[in-house]
Amino acid sequence: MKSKKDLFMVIDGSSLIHRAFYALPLLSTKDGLYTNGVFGFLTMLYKIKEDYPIDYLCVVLDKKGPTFRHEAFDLYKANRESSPNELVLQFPILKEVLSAMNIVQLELDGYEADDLAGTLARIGEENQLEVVLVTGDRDYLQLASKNTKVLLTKKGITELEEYDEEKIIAEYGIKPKQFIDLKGLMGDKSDNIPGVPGIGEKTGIKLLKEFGTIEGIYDNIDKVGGKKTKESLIEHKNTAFLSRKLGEIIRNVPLNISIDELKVKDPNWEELVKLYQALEFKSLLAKIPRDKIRVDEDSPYESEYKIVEDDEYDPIIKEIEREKKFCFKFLFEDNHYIKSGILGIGIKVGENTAFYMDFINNDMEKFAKAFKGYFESQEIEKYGHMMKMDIVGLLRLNIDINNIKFDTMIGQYLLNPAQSNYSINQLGKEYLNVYGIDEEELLGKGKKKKSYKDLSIETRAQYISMVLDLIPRVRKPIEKLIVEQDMAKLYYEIELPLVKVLAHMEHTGFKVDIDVLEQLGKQYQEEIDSLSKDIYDLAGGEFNINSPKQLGEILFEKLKLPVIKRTKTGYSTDAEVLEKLSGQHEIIEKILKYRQITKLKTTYIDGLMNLVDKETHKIHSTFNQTVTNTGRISSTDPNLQNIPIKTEEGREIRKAFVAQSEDYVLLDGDYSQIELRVLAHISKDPKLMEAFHKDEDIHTKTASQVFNIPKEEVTPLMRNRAKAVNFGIVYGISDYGLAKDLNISRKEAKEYIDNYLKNYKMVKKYMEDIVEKGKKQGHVETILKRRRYIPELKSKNFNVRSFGERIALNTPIQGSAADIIKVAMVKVFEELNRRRLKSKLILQVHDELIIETHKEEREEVEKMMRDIMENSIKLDVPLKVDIKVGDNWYETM
DNA sequence: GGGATCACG
DNA sequence: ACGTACGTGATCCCG
Repeated sequence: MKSKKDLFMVIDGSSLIHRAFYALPLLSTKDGLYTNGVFGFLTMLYKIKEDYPIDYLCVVLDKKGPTFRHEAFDLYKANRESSPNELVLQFPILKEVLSAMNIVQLELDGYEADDLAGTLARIGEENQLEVVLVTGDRDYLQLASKNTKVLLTKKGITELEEYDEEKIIAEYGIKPKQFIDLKGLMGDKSDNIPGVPGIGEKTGIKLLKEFGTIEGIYDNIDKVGGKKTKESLIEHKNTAFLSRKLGEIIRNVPLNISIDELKVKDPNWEELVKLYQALEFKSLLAKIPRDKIRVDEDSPYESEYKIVEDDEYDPIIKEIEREKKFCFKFLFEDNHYIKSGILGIGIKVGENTAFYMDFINNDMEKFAKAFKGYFESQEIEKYGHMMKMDIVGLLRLNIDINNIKFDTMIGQYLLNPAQSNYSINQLGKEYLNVYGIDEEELLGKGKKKKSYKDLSIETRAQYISMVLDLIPRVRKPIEKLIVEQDMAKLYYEIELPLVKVLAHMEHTGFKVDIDVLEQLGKQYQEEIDSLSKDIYDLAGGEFNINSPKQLGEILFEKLKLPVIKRTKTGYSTDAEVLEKLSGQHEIIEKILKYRQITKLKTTYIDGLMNLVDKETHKIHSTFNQTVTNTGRISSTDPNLQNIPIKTEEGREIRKAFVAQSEDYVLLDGDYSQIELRVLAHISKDPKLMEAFHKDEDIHTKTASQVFNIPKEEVTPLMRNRAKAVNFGIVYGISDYGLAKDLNISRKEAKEYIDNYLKNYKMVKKYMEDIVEKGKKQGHVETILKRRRYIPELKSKNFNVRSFGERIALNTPIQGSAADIIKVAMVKVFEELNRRRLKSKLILQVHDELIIETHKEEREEVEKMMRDIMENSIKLDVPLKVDIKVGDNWYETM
């Protein structure tokens, strides 16, 4: 005989993860996977394990879908907001972790977690166990008994309070079972259980102390004191009994489980370690016993591959001809795939063994010749991951790919544009729980980063075969989610075709006139030298003007200029501050000018020169399709989307961007006011729509509204201010921000905004509605249903929440504009191809497209360009495009 | 490697 | 009362 009973712990997983989710800030892994609920749950679990010697353990969970309570009362939980997506996404993770811990999880259709807990508690008692129920839900108190305690979360995630029968009686004056009756009387707002109106906790407890049960109350209804209470009880008798039924936890759920199955087992340490690593739970990893962490030494990913030598391509071609589809991946010497050496290529047909061809053992020309037809075929389907680089690789072999069926990276981007790591290995972890070879592990990072060139052919083949094996496997869940989230059209008709468009743009490049750059560079340098000298003279000594720290010391300590603003690290010396100081000292203007010119020299002259191809004089930017949260594309190495235009000195740089030869010119088409037009469309604001239908000057119109004067009387200053208001509206305006931008008082800024919203009433409504919608759904969407999740909207922190509200406003606008131009890009590209024109799309700058066009085609292409851009997506207002022509980018203005 | 600054839409 | 504009990328300094 044991002297002490064994302990049986039942944990309400659904309740605890909810509690943890709201108690902790929205943690996520570096890849954007939310983890705070799971982390909090585990923290609680470890705490409980420390405090209690657990012998039997089980986690119970809610099951989606209706329960008998919904059948009994169709308004049950009707007012309950569905859990935010950021939390819902964590349930599968929790389940995985529990599995790895070898903890039994129970869930059952038609029952809630507390019903399972109630039933388990009964079973535990019948088996002579001491039962402890862990939850954040006070309703569990009704389950307490001589042998069952309830462990309630108090506040935060580490404070728990134990309730046994005695403590409950002492605290509330009623027995646990009477909590069921109490619920019948007072109802439960959160579950939409009505109860008897007018009776709350106090009255309810008083009645139950006196009469014991609800039956007892009604048997003695005449003795009930308080006229109102009595009347309400009589009137709502049925409700009282119904509410009690709804509030009672079921204790005889048909569970097919014996207590022995719930004995605590050792975790699957290996799985658990992997999961903690993937979830970046460093503190939890530290809790795992040292001897259980086995560093899995180079366990290669298991997938079959064959290394092809001596141009033996027939077996591959046979498979391709049979299956009519394949997956492929290039390997380059380094990331600059537009120029760097091609090392090899892997091809995998269906589930067959992957082939790896290294161009040490094979001839690239022969390869290209053998496979060109299959890559270009419209019938044979191609799959890949990050296919833009592979498409560029093919273009370099003079192969123009067709029939691209799926790019898993692009798919994942649509599912979560906030993610930072889209590597195939990352997707393998997320969707398949497969931990393959990470590119970063393979090559290292930073300065010591190796090239694939430095790896053995065997290792290259191994890596490529893993990639090719993962692609079709992660494609399935990604595709399913895209379809479920109504993004199939966006994916297949816009994003996927765009991959090829961008690849061509990168491959084609933009011709640069090096002489212009060099000439400008000289000019800038002379100016920099002269400015430096002046600055040193005025400062009374040499220092590093580029160092904000040193500059701050000169300005605010040596020259004793007033400090306008501080940064985390010291004095702020940004342009805004300097402009406020200008006039107080000669040096200020010199510094502003110095800053401007050095920026131009270092970033645009030197930076650009480094990236110009020495032979072709072309510059090949990389266009990133999976970077922005809103759906825009971005440009790097170099960034061609921020070439100067606002100042004349900077604008000169555009003279260096030229058409490829004298037979060509640049066509530059840009959307006029695309974001405000999108706003008009989304908000359906009549005044805004009218302005665009009549093709009015939108800033002048806004000025006349904001300042309440006829349009003829709008001054340039007023128009300028109205322009800032229009920008502000699109960004999620605040009086503070507008005041700062216009250098006016906050009060005045507020008046502008109020006037604006008074006139554009539907815009105001849009602003309110979209925030509400974002909060409810957890995300907002663009015209083409592109999503952005906004967990910030639920933050308790004012700043974070306000930020969430602004992105809720801005994202549908900026993102829909991105949708529009992407559609135009795909159509322009396809139309140029269809008509077999020489002209090529070479650049996109958010609301602007540049086509390098052959002079003979200019008229045709210009017409086509306007037609496609203006009709890309039909809005309730017209889209307007301005097209300029020039021999260089400076002239197209 | 992060912060400050500044180029663009 | 809270402290702010939305979205990017490149360069420099400095710990």
